[in-house]
Amino acid sequence: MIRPELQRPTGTQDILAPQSWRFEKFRRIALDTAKAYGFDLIETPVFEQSAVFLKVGESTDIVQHERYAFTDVGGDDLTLRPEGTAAVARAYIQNGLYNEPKPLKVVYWGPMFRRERPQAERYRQHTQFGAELYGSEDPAADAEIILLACRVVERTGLKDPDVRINSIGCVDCRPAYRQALIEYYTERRAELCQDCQNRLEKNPLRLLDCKVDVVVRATAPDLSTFWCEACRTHIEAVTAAIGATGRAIRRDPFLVRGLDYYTRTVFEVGHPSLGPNTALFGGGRYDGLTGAMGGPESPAVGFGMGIERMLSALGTALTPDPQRGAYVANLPGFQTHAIAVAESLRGEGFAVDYDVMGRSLKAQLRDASRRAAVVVIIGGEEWERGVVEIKDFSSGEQQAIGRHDLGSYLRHHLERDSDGGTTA
RNA sequence: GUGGAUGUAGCUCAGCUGGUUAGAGCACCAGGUUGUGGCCCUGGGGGUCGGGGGUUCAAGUCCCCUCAUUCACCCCA
Repeated sequence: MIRPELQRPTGTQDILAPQSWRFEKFRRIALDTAKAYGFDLIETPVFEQSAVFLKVGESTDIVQHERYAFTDVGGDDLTLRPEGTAAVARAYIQNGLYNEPKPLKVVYWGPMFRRERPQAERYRQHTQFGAELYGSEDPAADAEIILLACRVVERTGLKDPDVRINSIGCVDCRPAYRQALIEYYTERRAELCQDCQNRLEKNPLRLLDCKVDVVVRATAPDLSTFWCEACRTHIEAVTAAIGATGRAIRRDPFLVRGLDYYTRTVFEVGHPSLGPNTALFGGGRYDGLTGAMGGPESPAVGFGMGIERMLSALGTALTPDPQRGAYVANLPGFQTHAIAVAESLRGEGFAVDYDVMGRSLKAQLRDASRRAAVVVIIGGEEWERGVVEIKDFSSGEQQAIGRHDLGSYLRHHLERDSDGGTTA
């Protein structure tokens, strides 16, 4: 392979067709679904003042160690956003969205940046679709968020998502659990892997995440025995609401999440095709975030969904059919006429292509057979008579028709297609 | 940040124990009719064998370094 001097940065990708169209198709489904669920679209900058993310992630790796941070020429300390929630929370506060009728329901779509070592289904720039619901403490809000995500998963065609949920408690009950966990693990410190020994110091809840010390973990204190009454009824109500829609959801007692602004509900969704540690989407409740960021206290829930992973789990689903329109070929000297005809047909909404290489008719036809369903040949004495030859590649049949009848011919022989190269 | 694997044409790969001008398939371009595609035939373009250094009479083939990719851990979507 040629090694150009200029290569894309590590962990990034060039998304070429047809994958690029799959992204677009997914985006359309996601946003249409969100709209039908009463969510509005919000777009925030891809970079923020670094403080926006630093404030919310004291023990969060993606904030602490994986930031793409830079100082611009004016001396501002900025960070490429590693996740959507903090950025949306900032926008929520700054735009006074807490004064809007409650609840506030928004979705976002865009690239996220984390300087990790790339591996399967993990990139330094990836795309996330996410939703946030502000203003409600009710379990129905948690359910609404999870249901939206599930619906998008279903509508894009993904089968058998593994939906797991847990509650990490609240300020009232979590401290006691945390203490119990520390005591339990401290007694068994010698049995722990190096990572867990570090976790014990930094973020004890994550001890539950470990895949190595499963033996120690098996007899660790269970979160559910520490839930306060409010937390217990909350997660039970969320679970019941999801279950009532006929969707499978199971409690995962070891599920905790990396972003440390979560309270109560946390959830994560995986898929058999991706391996146990690769989440398709995940999220939870974060009632304290806006307050911690200096805004009014607003309960909130949200999720973030990794599009690359979704598309990967989807296999070949969402792959658009190749564009099958018309190709306008020209005989020598008739290129100008061909362009005019092509543009006219395009104006009627047909997918139309033509030669821009000045090629022979033979070469044009070869190209046309790859790109189009039918070819229209412009030129010769037919053109003088107001007639064009039109050939259908699938049947090989060719006929002469009046050039003003082209539109009606194509209407009967082509699917009209103006949605950017995709056909459902 | 840690560990493993891999790097030969656009793509998928061959190149035996180091030995003349580095190959195949696919893809691309052209020709095989003066105005007609798909199949077939012929021809063509395209590689400083990731880069640098070393060993050797001789290296794509051996050694070292480096870069990149990839997989796992960490962490996460």
